[in-house]
Amino acid sequence: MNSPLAHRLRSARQVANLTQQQLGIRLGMDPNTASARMNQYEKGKHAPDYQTAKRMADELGVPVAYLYCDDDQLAELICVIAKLKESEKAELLEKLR
Amino acid sequence: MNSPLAHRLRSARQVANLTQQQLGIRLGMDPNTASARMNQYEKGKHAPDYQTAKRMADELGVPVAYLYCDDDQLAELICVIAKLKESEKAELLEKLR
DNA sequence: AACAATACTAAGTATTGCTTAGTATCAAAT
DNA sequence: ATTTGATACTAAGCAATACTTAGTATTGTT
Repeated sequence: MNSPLAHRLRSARQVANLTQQQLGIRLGMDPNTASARMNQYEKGKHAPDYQTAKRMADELGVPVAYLYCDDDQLAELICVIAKLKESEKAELLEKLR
Repeated sequence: MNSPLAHRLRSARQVANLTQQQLGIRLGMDPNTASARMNQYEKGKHAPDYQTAKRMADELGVPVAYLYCDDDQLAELICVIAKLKESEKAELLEKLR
């Protein structure tokens, strides 16, 4: 089992309409290395540390847990639920248990 | 921002009523190093690679995304939702959008 | 075809995790 | 109160992995 981060990252970056380098720079990477690093993450060659993954998620408007979610259906739900208000999430949690 | 994995791991391990070493051994680690490694993960000293985190999650009965979730409310929802049937998840997703 | 922009990669260096070899802490038994 | 065993924890060196460098490959545009 290899990390779902690569595919989720690519998908979210494309939705945001950014190049690999652009995204890397926005995350605070050196412009000279941003392209190579981001590509290595997207191709699954290397894995970013958590702090970097969190910044990616914030920049791309998805919950960081989404990047690590191996189940497509749950991944979708994570994105949708994250957009709810706190009270709505509390309500949903109540209803589910 | 440091990784939520440490705290989520401890919490899930304690619910499962396992020692750090016991859990490490179940994940396939060398019994001589299982204790040290698991402790380093739980104290946030080091981060496991994804494959190890996935095995932890499977063994502890939580979705792997839960270990990386930085929002407590969303983390709870992830655990509860993961227990639903596929059809129920599909239904929930429909309703939310 | 030529060019620019974007994506991608090998290999060396820098950084981080894993192993080793312990110490610290806590609970139970004597 | 002390010993014992179980569990938790840690420093430091070694092994493995990520980051940087210096490019090549691909794609789209004129």
